[in-house]
Formats: sequence, C-alpha cells, structure tokens
Amino acid sequence: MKREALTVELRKRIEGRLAEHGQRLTPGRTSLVRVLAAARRPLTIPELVDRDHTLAVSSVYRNLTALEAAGVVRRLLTDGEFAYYELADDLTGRHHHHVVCSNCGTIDDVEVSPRLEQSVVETANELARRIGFRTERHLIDLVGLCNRCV
Amino acid sequence: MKREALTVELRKRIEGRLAEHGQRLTPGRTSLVRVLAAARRPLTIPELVDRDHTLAVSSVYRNLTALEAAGVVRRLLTDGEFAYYELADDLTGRHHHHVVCSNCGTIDDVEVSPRLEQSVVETANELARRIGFRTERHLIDLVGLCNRCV
DNA sequence: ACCGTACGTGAGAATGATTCTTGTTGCAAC
DNA sequence: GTTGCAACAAGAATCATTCTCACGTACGGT
Repeated sequence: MKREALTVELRKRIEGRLAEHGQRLTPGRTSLVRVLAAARRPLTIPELVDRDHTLAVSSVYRNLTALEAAGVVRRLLTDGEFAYYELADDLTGRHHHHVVCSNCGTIDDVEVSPRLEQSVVETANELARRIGFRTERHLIDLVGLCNRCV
Repeated sequence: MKREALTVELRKRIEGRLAEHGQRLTPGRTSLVRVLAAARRPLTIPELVDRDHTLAVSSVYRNLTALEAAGVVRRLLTDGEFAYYELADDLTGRHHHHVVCSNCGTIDDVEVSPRLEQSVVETANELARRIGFRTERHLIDLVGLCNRCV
C-alpha cells in the first residue's frame, strides 16, 4: 500500500482543529486522514479498514467521531447499512456534493455550477426571513444511475 | 386520536401502485398512510407507533418497506438513530425538501424557489453529458438551527 | 530527565434499530 | 367450504455501532 505523507500545511490545520477540542493528532488519526485524502470520494468504515489493516475497528469509530467533532471529517447522511465519511470541504478546498447510485450504492464527489450554489444561498436567506431557520450548511445529492449501472 | 379518512382519490392511487407490485392496501397500511398524511413532516417509526397504538412494530417495518417499494412512501437519508418516512411527493402533489435542525434533529418540510429547482435540473443534465450519470431524483437539505434552537 | 495524570488504544462485550422466523388469520376465487 | 396466498403479531436473530476495561503512551510541572 502506498502511503503518501500529508502535506505539512494540512497536518498543521488538522492539529489546530483537534487542539481546539483538546484532542491530539495521533498515528491512528493520521492514517484515517491519509486514507480519506487519497480516496477522493466518501468511504465506509470497512473500506477504511481494508485500505489500512493496521486500523482497529473500534478505534476507527472512536477516532472518526473525534475528527468529526473537531470539524476535520464529515459523516454523510445515507440510508445504506454503513456510514460514509469524507474530509471536510474547507480542509480540501473543494466544496462539493454527491451523486449516489441507486443501484450499486456508490457515492462519488461532484462539483456543481456557481449558479446552483448561488440559488441555494438565496433560498437559505429567504428561509431565515420566513421561518427563522439559520442555515449552517447544505447538502445536494443527485440520486440515480451511475455510468456503470445505466 | 382523530382519524380522518383518506380521500377516495388518494386511496385509489395508492391501491393502484401497490397492485402493480402484487400487494394490497390493508388496514395496517391504510393507517400508516393516514398518519403520514396528517403529519405533514417526516416521522420516525416510534412516532408512527405513538400516533396509532394499534400498529405493531414489526408490521410497521414490513409495511413501510412494501409501501416504499411501491413508491408510496419514501425513506429519508439521515444519520440519526431512527429512519424517517414520508409520503411520496407525487402522491401529495407537493414537491419539497427539508430543513434539518442540527441541534434537536427535527426535520421539517419546505418548498424552495423554482429558480433553485431549475438550477438543479440544469446541473443534472450537465452531469449526464459529462460523466454519464442519469439522475432520477434530487435531494436538497438545509442543515442548521431551527427557530426554537437558535 | 523523572513521574503523574489524562488521553489513546484495541479486543471484545453490550446495545438497539432493523430484519427474519414462525405460526396464525383473513380475504378471494373457484 | 376449501385451497392458496398475502398479511399479520410476537419474539428471536442480525449486525453496525457504541461501550468497557486494562494497558500503553505522550505531555506538563517540577
């Protein structure tokens, strides 16, 4: 298995966020971030363990929870049997959404048009006025058939 | 507990969809649809059982699965402990999305601007051309704080 | 450098939402 | 009325996730 080191800058930013929550960037957490960064799409816990057999399942769950609390990773909303995890947008610098295949269940990253993003922001503002909802983030998933399943 | 009958038309359409899948609209299923129609927001299984104590938990799970396969109800993507269910958009005639409170977990229905819907359709078309993904439906969730939790 | 404390770890047990199993009931068609 | 099949209820089984616990390890004060 190829193990590219994280860039120094990325490591520093992650350490900072964990420190704000009184947590450290340990080897196990570093491995998780490395695997997630290499994948470029959300992964399930079994997929994470498959890609790095030094990871212990119980520690993966615990560390993903800690990383999520620190805003380093995000757990996706899914209805499948496994939870999916990915690096936070603001760490990768790639704000993105997902296409979910309703046949094989695979999730892939996609970036969408600025026009769509702008429409979402306008909608969030309108809802704040109308029902007092304060939007923190949004989620756009396109559900359908991937090119392999069509 | 107030039990409004379903409109004759709605009942007919649901019976039709179930029939296409070799299933019947039984009393248990009718109760589920009635409770969901009255709620006007997605409900969890415990909430469903709370609102109609004649429902048996195991039957609720089975019947919701059958109703979902027939396209009568939809199971939402969530990361909480319970699954949420709602009536399908094309039965209620109200295409809508959701605002999810990140504090209390409540999910409410919202309708969004035609401009936003149009942007999503354009994005779906572009993805079909670019990566061969055939979009069947989309999902827009705004995650943040509801007016009670702000 | 040396501890003490607190956090991190990994293996396995416990939890609990969901699904499966079993035996029974009720409708429909002949 | 009887045969066949879907639907039913209750409880057991499943299995992703969380918890427990005993051990290891890094940091801070001295």
